[in-house]
Amino acid sequence: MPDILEDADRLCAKTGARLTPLRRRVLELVARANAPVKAYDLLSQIDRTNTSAKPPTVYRALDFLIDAGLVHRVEALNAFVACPQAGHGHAAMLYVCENCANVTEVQGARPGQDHKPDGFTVKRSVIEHYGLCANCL
Amino acid sequence: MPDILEDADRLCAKTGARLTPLRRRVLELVARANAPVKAYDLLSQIDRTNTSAKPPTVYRALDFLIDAGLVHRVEALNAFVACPQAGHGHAAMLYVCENCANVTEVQGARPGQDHKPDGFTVKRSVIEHYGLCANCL
DNA sequence: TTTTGGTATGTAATAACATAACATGTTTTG
DNA sequence: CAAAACATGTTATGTTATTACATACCAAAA
Repeated sequence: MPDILEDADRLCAKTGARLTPLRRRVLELVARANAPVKAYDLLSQIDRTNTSAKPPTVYRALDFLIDAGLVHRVEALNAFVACPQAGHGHAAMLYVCENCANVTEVQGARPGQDHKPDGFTVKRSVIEHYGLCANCL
Repeated sequence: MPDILEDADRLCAKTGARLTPLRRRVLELVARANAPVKAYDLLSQIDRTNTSAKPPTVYRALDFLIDAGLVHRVEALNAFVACPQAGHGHAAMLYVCENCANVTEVQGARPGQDHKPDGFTVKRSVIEHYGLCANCL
């Protein structure tokens, strides 16, 4: 059982990133959810053990985890999911079921091959690329 | 000069959608911006002529325009852009320049062909598909 | 070992984004 | 016209996210 938390520990040990108890706790909460989680839901869960948790607490932890490639932000939901394969780069396609909220992540967003999970029916897609246009390069 | 507002008039005439003065004004503001615009920026612009405008005013107009295929929501920016080719379906890929804020829209999000604008350098992509998974279908 | 600098967290306040719920007005249609 | 459907006005509040500054922690340099 390739535990997400163990993977995270290994990855951070390798890269020198500091997976502190707080950050580890947030990652644990996100990973356990196996559905997109809202920042304020995380906050209220942290709150049970750490009364000093405030919005910046959770947003900072999430920023760290996103930078570390351990968590993805789901833009159209304002929510967060754990990345199942930590450190496989930040590019991922997400397939979000609107009924059960399950998220399947497909790595290697090669534009040519749309590796849709078997049986998934897409109703709506959000595709946004950010970078520099020819003029600004 | 295929004006966006004229296109919108034609399209709405055809479909029976009611492009009221308020909605037309919002579309005009979005179209003029030629960059993603925030809802509250629109609100303050409307406010100059219509003192009764409130957040629901602008969000309702935007919802209408999005349903009509005249405007896209840019999820990662919480912002809105006018659709240059009104009525070409709701599926579009957006290429957003982080320097000049210019947005290029590519229609026909065929997964196989990534029709990137010439010279655009992608730094980050948001790819999210919403629908039903095999279990929930 | 004290200082220093970098990183992480605590804390208060508020900014920014969005919707609920209900009242009122305006078109369309039978 | 009357009724229904649609659009807008209005108040209030809910939700998401950041700014700004204070404090704590930890490791390396002096």
